Amino acid sequence: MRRIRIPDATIRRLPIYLRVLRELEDDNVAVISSADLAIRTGFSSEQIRKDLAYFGAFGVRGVGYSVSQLEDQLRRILGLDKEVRAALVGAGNLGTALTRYNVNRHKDVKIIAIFDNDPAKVGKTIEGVPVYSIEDMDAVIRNNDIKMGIVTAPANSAEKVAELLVRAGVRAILNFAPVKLSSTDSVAVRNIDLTLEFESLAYYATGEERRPETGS
Amino acid sequence: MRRIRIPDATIRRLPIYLRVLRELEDDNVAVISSADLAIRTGFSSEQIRKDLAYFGAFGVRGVGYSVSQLEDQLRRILGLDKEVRAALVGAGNLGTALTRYNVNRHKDVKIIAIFDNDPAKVGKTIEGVPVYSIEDMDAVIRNNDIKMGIVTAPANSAEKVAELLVRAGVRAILNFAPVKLSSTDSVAVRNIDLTLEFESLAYYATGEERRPETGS
DNA sequence: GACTGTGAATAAGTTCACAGCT
DNA sequence: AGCTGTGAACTTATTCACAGTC
Repeated sequence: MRRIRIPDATIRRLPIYLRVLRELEDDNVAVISSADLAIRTGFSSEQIRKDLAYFGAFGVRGVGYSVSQLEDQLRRILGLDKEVRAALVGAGNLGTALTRYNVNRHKDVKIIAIFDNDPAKVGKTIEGVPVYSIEDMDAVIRNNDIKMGIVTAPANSAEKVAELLVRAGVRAILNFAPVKLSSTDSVAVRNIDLTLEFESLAYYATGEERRPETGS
Repeated sequence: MRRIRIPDATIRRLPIYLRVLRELEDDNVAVISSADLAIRTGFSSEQIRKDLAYFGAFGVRGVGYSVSQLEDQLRRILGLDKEVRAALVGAGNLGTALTRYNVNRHKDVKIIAIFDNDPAKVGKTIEGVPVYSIEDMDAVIRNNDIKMGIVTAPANSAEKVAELLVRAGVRAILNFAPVKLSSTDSVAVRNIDLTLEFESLAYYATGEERRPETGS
């Protein structure tokens, strides 16, 4: 039961399961049932079983899932068993905040290079991460085996930046520019458009209507 | 053809249509067809017509949609015809970056108050926005008719903060804390969990599989 | 002739319900 | 007895296809 193209909705839930498993590990819980995971994640137990079953039969019938084994499997599936290296393009306010956020928290995905046009920033570091010229992007990304790009450049250059990232070998892009970038065969794109979030939430803030249940 | 509960997926597309309409207005385009909107937004023309039809018959058969009229309608539907006021809780790096971002761009949704626990920050301003003590939340939110909350507090206090916001009368929350907050009858919640975005994208960055097409 | 508005068909994702191990 | 893995039923969202209007 492999190779059916796994729904993105499933992929998005995996890190949530992983987060709960890490908490359980800290609490020295050895085995967990899908029903208990359901309580802790807010998803249904069937959903959790179905999600996990896409990747193999990790559970034991009548018992449940081994916390440490399932955690290992999820990290492997997500590619987090090795360090994932990322580059950020656009050292403005948001880019700086994201870098600081990343340096202080994540160990899994690590920003190890920043690119910016501004000659005043190139050659400096932000939170210990070196800032390079856009011109050096191809070399830096290839030499450091960077597979993820984070776009915090202005709207008008986002498209061009994304193209450069792809050309340099990046396979996934997290785009914060207010422009919709699309996934292709060679790159997966996720857009986080804050203006859109604010404006669509305004609908619920002001109107009578109610209730999305939106994940991230 | 009203009152069927409009899908959140539709609500999320409205600001995208609005953005394109604003560009068209700047270019002095008076009328636009759903087919042209489709090209400019990346959604299908049927989807666009269906989305708009939820709210009424705004178009003219054989002609298209009036750019300025449709823009007005969308702003009204989203509640952006009046200024939407928001409060941000948690004046850390991300909170500061979002405030700066907001002050410099949006006119529609405006952060007019910041709340934080740290006595060193209370009484100061960030980008001209006053920082208040959490204790004053209820009064400040009610007195200023604030209807949206932005949570950039740490994970362990996010839930509590959200509850305070709701109690003070906030109707929509944009949550950046790495905790899933849920919508209820009295509040619409949208979660932006950056850790989850990074970790789920790692799947596409490292694996063979491909292609989400995710909006924000 | 061109383009909207919409019921019907399809696709995608979730929940149900139960057979199958341990 | 308990809990997983999964086909079948259902629900939700998107695409098709066309009648209706200008």
